[in-house]
Amino acid sequence: MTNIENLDKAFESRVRLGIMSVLNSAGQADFNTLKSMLGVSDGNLASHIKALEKLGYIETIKQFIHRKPNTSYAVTESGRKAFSAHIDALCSILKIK
Amino acid sequence: MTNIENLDKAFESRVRLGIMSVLNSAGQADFNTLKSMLGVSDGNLASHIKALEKLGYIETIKQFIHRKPNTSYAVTESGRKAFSAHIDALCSILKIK
DNA sequence: AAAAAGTACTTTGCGATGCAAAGTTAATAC
DNA sequence: GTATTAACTTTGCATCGCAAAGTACTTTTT
Repeated sequence: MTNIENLDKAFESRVRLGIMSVLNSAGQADFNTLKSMLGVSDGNLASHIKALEKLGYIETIKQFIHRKPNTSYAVTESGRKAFSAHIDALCSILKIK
Repeated sequence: MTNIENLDKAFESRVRLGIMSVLNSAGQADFNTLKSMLGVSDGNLASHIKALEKLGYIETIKQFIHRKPNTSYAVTESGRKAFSAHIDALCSILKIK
């Protein structure tokens, strides 16, 4: 089947797909790690993070490490499900796996 | 690796991804088949086709069938390569296959 | 012959998106 | 108190996606 409707609009952006992929496999990652892994500007990253957070797909973990502020992000349960469903849809469309 | 740069911008749109997927597995498909398989309006489909054609990823085959005009599309060699590279990039990012 | 319908577009208009660049806030270091 | 770092937010602009309407050509119907 070619059901492109099952693709999640939230993951059509390469940056948001990348964020989810990193967080999903690493468990969590902080702002600067994401920034350098994805090669995007801080403003751009922040806006994509905000979009994913607004959808409830990721959550923010703020803390201080060595007296410096550190913001980490992790995928929520709902985010994990949505991401997994998106990958399933992709695989079905692209006939992989 | 999380190299989102290897993703092809042309295939970030669900419609263009769908077009490529259908053409890639069916060999070729005509306008109305694509339209109904993807569930998009004719204007929308035409514009996405135009974009893929402009990139040299698909080619147009115009003919008459039962005295009716029929336009079919097929993936070009360069389109096949680009699509395959995009899928590889996706698989690498999503860690599938 | 005129009207209607089908195919494949193109054009228009508009709201949403993506991104760079600049500005902001708050804590820390010197 | 000045500078630096972290993490954003805001601004501005160019691009995108899409619906809706318009177009051109042909065939079918009346």
